[in-house]
Amino acid sequence: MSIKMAKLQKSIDKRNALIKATIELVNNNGFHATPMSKIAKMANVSPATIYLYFENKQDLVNQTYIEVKTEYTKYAFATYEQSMSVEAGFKLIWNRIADFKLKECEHAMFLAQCDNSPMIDEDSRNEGIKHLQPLLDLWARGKAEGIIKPLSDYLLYAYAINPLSFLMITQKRGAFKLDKTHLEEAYQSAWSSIKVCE
Amino acid sequence: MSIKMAKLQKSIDKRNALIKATIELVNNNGFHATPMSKIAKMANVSPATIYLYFENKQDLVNQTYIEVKTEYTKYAFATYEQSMSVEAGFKLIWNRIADFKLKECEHAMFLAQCDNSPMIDEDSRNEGIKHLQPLLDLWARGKAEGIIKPLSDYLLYAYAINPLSFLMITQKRGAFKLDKTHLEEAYQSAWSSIKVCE
Amino acid sequence: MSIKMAKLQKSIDKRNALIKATIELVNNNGFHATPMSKIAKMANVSPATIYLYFENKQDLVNQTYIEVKTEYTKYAFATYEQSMSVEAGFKLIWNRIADFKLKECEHAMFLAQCDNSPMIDEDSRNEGIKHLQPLLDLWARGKAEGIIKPLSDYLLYAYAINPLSFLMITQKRGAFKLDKTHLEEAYQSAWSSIKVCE
Amino acid sequence: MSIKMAKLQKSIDKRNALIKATIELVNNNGFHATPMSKIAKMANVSPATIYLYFENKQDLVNQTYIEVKTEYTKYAFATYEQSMSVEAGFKLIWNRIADFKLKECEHAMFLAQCDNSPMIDEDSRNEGIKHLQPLLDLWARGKAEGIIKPLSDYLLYAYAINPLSFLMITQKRGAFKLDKTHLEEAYQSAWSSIKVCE
DNA sequence: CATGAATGAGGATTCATTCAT
DNA sequence: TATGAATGAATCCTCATTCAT
Repeated sequence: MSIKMAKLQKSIDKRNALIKATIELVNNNGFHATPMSKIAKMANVSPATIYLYFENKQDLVNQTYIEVKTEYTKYAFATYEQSMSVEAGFKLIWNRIADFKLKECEHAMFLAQCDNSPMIDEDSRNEGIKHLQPLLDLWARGKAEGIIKPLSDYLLYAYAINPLSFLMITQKRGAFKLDKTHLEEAYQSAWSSIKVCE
Repeated sequence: MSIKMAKLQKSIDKRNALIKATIELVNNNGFHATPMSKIAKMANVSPATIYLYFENKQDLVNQTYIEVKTEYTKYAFATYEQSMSVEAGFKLIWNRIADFKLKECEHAMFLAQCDNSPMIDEDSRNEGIKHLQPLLDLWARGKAEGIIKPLSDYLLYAYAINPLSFLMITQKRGAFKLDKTHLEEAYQSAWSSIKVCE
Repeated sequence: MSIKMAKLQKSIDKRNALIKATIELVNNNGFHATPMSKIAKMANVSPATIYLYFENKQDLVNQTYIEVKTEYTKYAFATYEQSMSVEAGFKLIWNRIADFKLKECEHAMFLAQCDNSPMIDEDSRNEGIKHLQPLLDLWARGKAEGIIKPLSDYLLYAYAINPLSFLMITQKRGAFKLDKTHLEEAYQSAWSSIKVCE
Repeated sequence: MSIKMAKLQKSIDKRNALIKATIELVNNNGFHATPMSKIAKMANVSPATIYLYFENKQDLVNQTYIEVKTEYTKYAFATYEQSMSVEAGFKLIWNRIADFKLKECEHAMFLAQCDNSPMIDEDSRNEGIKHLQPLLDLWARGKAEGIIKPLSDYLLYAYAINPLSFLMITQKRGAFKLDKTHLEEAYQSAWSSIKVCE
């Protein structure tokens, strides 16, 4: 029994190593400039082994994307509770997202690249979006309560959340450094852009 | 004399056709999934001809990027004048940018993909940024006048301008349709996020 | 265990087939007029397989050169022993070299072409020269004993050995046939040109 | 009339420039690694112009070969007269050839490369050999007079003349420097190898 | 499950040659 | 005669994928 478990763990380890390698290499070189052989080497497996875990290269990035996206949203909502007030809930989620984008920078970069290129299947992309539901629910509540502007969720996302991606990428490129003050300011801008002005 | 002119024009036409083909194909398939041969075919030239106008594939995208970025900023500031008030100026520029992203959707998509992937040389990227200066100057003025929040330009851009890219991409993906009302709302959000609240 | 050996042997066979094909094709067409695809075909492997054994085309010829040069010198000195007299030793080596150039004509032709064109890396060329040491040692002894003219080794080689290359090439071109008498005469000329006349 | 002459001269100049460029480039890179476009550039003409003077690339090297070979033999026999004694005649010719190989090193290198690779048409090669006749005649006389060994002309050439090519190439590679003493010694070796020993 | 050798299809790039002027 | 832009055919090399073990 525990032998089986150990084997299973080893399998999971390999799969994880492959996903990790994919993220790092695609981040640095882009999807098509990342050969399967390099991914294999970085994950310390044979190229052929990849095909035991994934159907093909496209499947590998698709699954990587979904995995990272899931991790991202899980992190975003981990401490959120529906009982919170709209503003408090938003602030919490926003900060978790900011936190993720800064701490798990590699993963966030990977998502940004996927979201802005034809690299990912539409199906996988849609799959990834689903997990944002709690935020949409919060916004729905906010609109109902007259606290949040009655805008399309896309607009709200564009102004409240997406700018963080831009800032993260810009920071990664070395153009500037996001410090605590910036983050506080960024939050104010985000909140300003979606809250109803009295 | 006019013969020389005709030749020159034909050269320019070819170069433009190549740039156009590059934009369209890279938009749909990504950089590395776009073979030179396809670009050539779409531009109605031989593959070898590309190399008369561009050093190599990298140079082709780099130049395409710079060209499109230049077109973008030119369009953005075409009707702007320094004599305008900060708010009027910003509104004008913002609307021109929105206009560009919606009308020249293909070009805007191309820029978005370039800006979010390691596809473009850093040099070309920096080259492309320069042209934004008038907007930065406007913001400087706004900050001095106490009209615009005293934030880093990166933050201002992230909240005032970048969301348009997200909206444009989302619309392109068919998820939703940006109508006039949305645009008006978007502008309000943008302005809210950077203006100083009284 | 024997499975591993069989695999290893198959690898060696393939490498050898590639080297053989390279020699034949380069002999007939020259380096740059010999496509990798033809080499692959003649060696009964896929073009891509070449790159499992050699870094690139240049590396393939370099290695082929060194291999053939090594074979050549090994053959030349195989039966030579330092205990021999200078004249006997020289005669022996000279005949072995002549033998090689006539029997392994293809290989000798390949060396000649490499030695007279900018086809081979300088490093590989130098690597190939090393193996001639025993002949140089013999000459040193001959000079010390006053049997061989006190000339630069390059001069000795030019007159004692190099003419064989010319004769081999000429014969290969069909201009004339090197028979036993010719060889005996050639040896006399070689010896005459380097021995000290009493 | 003089206009025609001037035009003709310009044509000849161009042809010569092309031949010169071919020699230099082929020497440094080999035949197939020398693009027509580079030859054109070095000769300061358009690529298309080459085809006004030569049928194609092969024709260009063939003609270059014949031209250089002719120059070589012309130089070799320029001061030779049939009235000379065999030994004096040989010494003269040998020295002229040595002279050529050292002074017109580039040209001699070119010939060596052509002579040792499948770069030149057989026809052109044969064409080039013809011009050696005076030397062959001299040797015939020498044999009749019992001064020169009764060997095949190929053997005589291999030992009396060809070593100079080897020495020239070796010097060009920087391995050693051929000085006056070496030349005197080389001549002695050459003469030793073909003269009848009393 | 795991491998690494093997490959065929394809891609970037070059180049001898031509053609309109 | 002279050109330079244009090209199609090759060439080197890479890479996703498979297969025998």
